[in-house]
Amino acid sequence: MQTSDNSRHDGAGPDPLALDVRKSAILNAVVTEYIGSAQPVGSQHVMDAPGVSVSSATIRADMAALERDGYLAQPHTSAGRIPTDKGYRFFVDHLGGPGALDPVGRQQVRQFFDHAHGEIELMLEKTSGLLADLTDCTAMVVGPSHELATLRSVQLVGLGPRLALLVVVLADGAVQKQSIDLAEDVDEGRLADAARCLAAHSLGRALSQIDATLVTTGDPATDAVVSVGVDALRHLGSAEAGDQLFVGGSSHMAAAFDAVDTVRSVLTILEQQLVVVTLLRDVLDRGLSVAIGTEHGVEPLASCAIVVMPVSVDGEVTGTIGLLGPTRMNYPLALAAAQVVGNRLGQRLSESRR
Amino acid sequence: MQTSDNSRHDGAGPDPLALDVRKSAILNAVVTEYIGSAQPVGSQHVMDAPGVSVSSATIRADMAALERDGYLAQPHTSAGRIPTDKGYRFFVDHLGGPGALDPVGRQQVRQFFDHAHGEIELMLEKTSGLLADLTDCTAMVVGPSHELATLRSVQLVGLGPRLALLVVVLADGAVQKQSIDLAEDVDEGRLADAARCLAAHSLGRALSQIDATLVTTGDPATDAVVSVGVDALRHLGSAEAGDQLFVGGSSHMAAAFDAVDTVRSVLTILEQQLVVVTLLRDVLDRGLSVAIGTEHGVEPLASCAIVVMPVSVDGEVTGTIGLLGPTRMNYPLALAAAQVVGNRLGQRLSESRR
DNA sequence: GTTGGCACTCCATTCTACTGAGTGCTGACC
DNA sequence: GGTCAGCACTCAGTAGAATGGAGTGCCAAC
Repeated sequence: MQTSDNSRHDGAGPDPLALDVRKSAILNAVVTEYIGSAQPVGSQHVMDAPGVSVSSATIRADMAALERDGYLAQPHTSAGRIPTDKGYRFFVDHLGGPGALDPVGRQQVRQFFDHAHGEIELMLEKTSGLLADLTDCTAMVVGPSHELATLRSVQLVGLGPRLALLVVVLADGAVQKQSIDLAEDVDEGRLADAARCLAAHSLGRALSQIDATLVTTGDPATDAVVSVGVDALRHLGSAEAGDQLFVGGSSHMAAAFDAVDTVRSVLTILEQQLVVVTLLRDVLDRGLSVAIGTEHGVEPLASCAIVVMPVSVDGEVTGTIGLLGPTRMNYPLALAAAQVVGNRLGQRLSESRR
Repeated sequence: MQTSDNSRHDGAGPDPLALDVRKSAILNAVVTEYIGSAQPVGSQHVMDAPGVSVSSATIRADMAALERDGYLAQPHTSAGRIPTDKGYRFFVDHLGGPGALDPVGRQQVRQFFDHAHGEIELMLEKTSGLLADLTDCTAMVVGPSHELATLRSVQLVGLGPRLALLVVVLADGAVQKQSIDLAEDVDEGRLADAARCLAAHSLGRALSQIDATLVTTGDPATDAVVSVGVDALRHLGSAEAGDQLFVGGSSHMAAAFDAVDTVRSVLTILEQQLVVVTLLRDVLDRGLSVAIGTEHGVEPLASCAIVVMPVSVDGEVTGTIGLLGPTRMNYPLALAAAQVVGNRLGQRLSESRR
């Protein structure tokens, strides 16, 4: 855990390497408390926290300093403090500890993956449900792209006079299809010929490795079919066709906010698959595992935080899992859950690939 | 429109055939107004409504009667009236008129289906989005069951030493898969043999027509594979594997209620595919096209209404579309939208079947 | 049967006062 | 110089009282 490398992208405070130890403890206490209670935290409460053994007056002085430096904010005078995005960021980067699933959760994960079987889509969907249950967040699972999986079967099935279906089976068990419009009527025999030719051209290779070199069978009409077939294959290999998004536990967003407007705007975002997938990829590309508040660019999610975790299949990062919650989400838990589930999912997918 | 046959399942009022014409007009006005404003409607406002040309005092008397008969309710004395479930029911059955999409909406539908193409799942998903947009409700689309589509292709693809994938292509373009655990190692040749045998046994029939009769190839090891293959086919044909649910516009539920708890519980229901599918089927089976409030048995949805519409493919009812909104949803619009979209979707699917 | 008039109800809003959690400051202490 | 107790102050939240107004039910008259 502890993504100790990222952050430090804003040169705001005069402190490149953080807070003195007591201020850290106080910030830690405020964040932890606020995550639990969703109520502004006063100096009185912080006194009880471990690692802080000074009077409330001293704590107040430190909290004022933390506010000056942008780690804390006050909803109004005479209220307690709540963490700012910067405060959460520091918490995630330097405090908060590794975090771990409770035994029940760990048991749940183990059980899930022991019994997980069947089609990959179903498993990914259920994984999103599992993650959501574990963390009380909304979980997003982007299926591994199949660019690297090798082709195990290529088939052309005629559906209508000029309509055929290209059906591809990949080594990881994914089945993809693409309907093909044919320029002229093609009978079953010719389709079969074309399919055989396509198979010879592509079997054992990954979808992304299919090149556009001409393949000829000697028969021009069959060649035409093969040609559109190759195009279809390459289309399947392209990114746009691949990403499947599974969202689980969106109801948790309704529990996280009490402003119904916020809920609506967050749900609206979640309905836009492309936005979500892009968002996750973006955060990952920037080397972050957590994006808090406005750190990701999506305004409607300004009061949310995102935890992302890559899913590696055979050492290659292909899938992504993400957790979406309010900025006052339980980061250590979310990170732990995402990591555990991400790892196990990756293992699982690696196994079924070979 | 106008499902003038259902209802009359509770013998509450002494009126088997309803309200005198003015009371109907008043009820109509109250419902219409309340759907628009979400505010209790007073006698003063009803005066302006068409078909009602009496004084507010008379209207008050009628409204009192309507309340006595259970069509209206009063949040408190000295407030206006709001419709009860029974009031909505009467509105839907006898008032409200046919309802129609506005030109913009109709244009949207036309454009959608003119440009709809590609894989069926994608189309259904987008259809749910369309419906949600048109009606400001949450749309549910249950994909047509493939029980009736005939098999066009059956294939077995080896994925691992004892793992194979059964891939089935149906005449409607659906591709289904089912992983198969084999008792012992089976080489590609034997898989191909078994697949050929399965094909001979099942091609041209519908999934639901696959019977369990023994098929023999002469080779016991191959027969074993065929046997699990037949089981897998029959499993695909069974209801449990078939229903795909697409939910669109769940964010509209957050806009419909201002109690965040309600939103959460509704979303929780929507996450349970099985519950939703069962609910829709249930309402449809009871011959209703609208289920209001507690008419369906799902308590968390007591403040919601559901509009369902069957989707007929080649005259056979196979799919379902549903709209979920608050009980004060715009029924005429929802019914119109569901009918138009349902029809066009059915047509579309029928076309691509042959 | 319908209507205008009238007394009544009660939610919603506003205002006030009050409480209490929490702060910032200051002067004393170690 | 950092720490701490004490104190004055602030201000959201709550409760209670007053007000306004939308709406009702009833009744006598048409």
